[in-house]
Amino acid sequence: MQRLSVLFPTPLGCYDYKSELSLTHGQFVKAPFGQKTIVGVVWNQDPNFSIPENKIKEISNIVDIPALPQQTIQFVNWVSKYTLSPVGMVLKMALIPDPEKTSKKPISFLEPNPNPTDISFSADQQAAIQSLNAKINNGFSVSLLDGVTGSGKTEVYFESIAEALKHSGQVLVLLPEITLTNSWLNRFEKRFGVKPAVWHSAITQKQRRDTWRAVLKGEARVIVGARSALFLPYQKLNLIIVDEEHDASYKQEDGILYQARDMAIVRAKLAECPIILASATPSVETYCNVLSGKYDHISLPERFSGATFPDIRIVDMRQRTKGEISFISKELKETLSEKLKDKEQSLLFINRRGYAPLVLCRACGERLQCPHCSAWLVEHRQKKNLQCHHCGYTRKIPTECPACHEKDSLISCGPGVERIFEETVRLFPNAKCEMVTSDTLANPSVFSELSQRMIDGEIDILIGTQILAKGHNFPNLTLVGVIDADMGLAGGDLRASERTFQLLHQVMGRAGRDQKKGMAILQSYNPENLIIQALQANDRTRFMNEEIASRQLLKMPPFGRLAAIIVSGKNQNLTYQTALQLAKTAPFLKEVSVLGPVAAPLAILRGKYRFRLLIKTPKDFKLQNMLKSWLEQNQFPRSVDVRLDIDPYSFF
DNA sequence: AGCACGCCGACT
DNA sequence: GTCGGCGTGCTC
Repeated sequence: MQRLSVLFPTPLGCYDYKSELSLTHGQFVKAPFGQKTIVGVVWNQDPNFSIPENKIKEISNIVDIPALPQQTIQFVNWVSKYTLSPVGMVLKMALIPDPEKTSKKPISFLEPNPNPTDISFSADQQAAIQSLNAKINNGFSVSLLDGVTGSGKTEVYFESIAEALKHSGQVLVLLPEITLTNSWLNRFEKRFGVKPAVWHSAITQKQRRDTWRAVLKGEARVIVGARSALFLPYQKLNLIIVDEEHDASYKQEDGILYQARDMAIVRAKLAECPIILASATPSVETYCNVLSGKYDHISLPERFSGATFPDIRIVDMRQRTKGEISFISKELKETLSEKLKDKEQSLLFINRRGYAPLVLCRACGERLQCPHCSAWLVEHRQKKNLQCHHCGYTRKIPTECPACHEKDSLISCGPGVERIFEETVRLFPNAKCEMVTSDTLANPSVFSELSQRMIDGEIDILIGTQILAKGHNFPNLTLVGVIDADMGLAGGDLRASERTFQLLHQVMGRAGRDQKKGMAILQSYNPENLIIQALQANDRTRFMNEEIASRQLLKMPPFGRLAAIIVSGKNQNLTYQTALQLAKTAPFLKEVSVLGPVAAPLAILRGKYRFRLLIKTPKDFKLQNMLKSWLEQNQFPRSVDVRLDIDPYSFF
């Protein structure tokens, strides 16, 4: 009877079992665990002989599916070590529930055809294709495919996919917003003749099962998905593409906290295959790696169709005459009228869902707050309710103030997309206006339907949130109006400038495709701001250089390392005491600074009190080792949750 | 995590 | 009287 380690998809480590079967690492097995028999994976770890023989149970049986590939095992171990999260929970991300169950009629994944039909490329595109294709089947490499909206990045990396498909192995494409993938999928099908395998949170159970198994068997050749697709059990990865690599949604913010773009690079290294990061506005981290020569830089400088970046006008909202209460400035209103007259389309962008971000009582000053979070309730007039955007709490809009019971005293403060829509309709009663937010887009088909109506000219003014920043291109859209260009800067966190620059750049890029010159109008209360200035000058390098200089000065990432410890629990005092105890036992090292604990900006979330510590170290510091030994010194009450966020992106 | 056991509060 | 809340212990 051999003894071996089995890992289960639980927060626990490996457990030892005995078996007469000859088993290899990665094999799926069923084993008795507690009251039940569950599926686990034979792990590449030595058994622990200090566990007495009489406690060791026997493996029930082998699960008849291909073993988890060695690279997946290595990847799971690596992510666990890096994020300091239990290896079993990382394994859970690589599995599906009941992996042994089969579908009655599984989906078959057809081979994409790499041979081109009739595609023509610009000289820039051809050069990019050539340098990227040289990397296929040539070991690990990282390339930044850098090109503005409309420069034809997708077509370029499609050729890399085609080249990779000529060899054996699989291709993974990560996309940030999967609800907007419809047009991407159509383009893929047009180029390769078949649909790729798709992986994201909204697919059905059956799709999930069939796709997972097809990946494990190596039958699915091209997989496109959200960040979770990174953990699929690939047999052999030949190429990874991370589209919109700068996008903040690559950072997972619940469960296991990880940055999928960074982990994708690790995954490529394990697979010894190339990885392509594509963006029009690369992240500071990626850009620094390009400057230092770690990553290759492949540029697509021109807009493919010859169109240029829109002209930009800034409206200084401080200069407005007193009594002007409209959210749409005179300048923006006039330009919208011109566009309507010229039969061209416009887009108004405001990155805020709902009607108003805050409701207050004019009689007593009461502000309506979420009962579970320290956040204001957002008024949603369309749905006739108030919502907490952090925990999902909703209530009807009250007719009287809940504090002083004054009737009809509640007033809506500040603009949300619904309010801008309302104002637009009032200003232009004869225009065809339409609103798009994540609330109105229940499924992807609604978006493609809307895109079609936009292309058919059935909409004059489109009003929407972030959801409009990416996705389909509208040839007759020549004006983009940004209602509040400063909004993203409010939090003032590490990446606020970067995010705002990227978002505004992306949304302004919607204006002026094809031959028509586009225009963007930015309404700002802070027009001297570097971001606004750099956007107006269409000078990305200037923004990047200043942002890099400031990060360098403050030794912030990528010139230093950050980690956050978030301590949360229902008992405020116990939670705070735990955070305090943590701070007291912090290692006393002069190169490490430990800040906090402080109440998190979102001090109560889902009924739990939250405190934060921030740890800052030099770039080359062994952050994980230090954190691990620090936390191991402490014992925490079970009702208090202590979690680590390595390389944090959000600071609430 | 997930599950069982065990101990106190408020209702069919 | 029981249903069920969550604190605690345990899983090779």
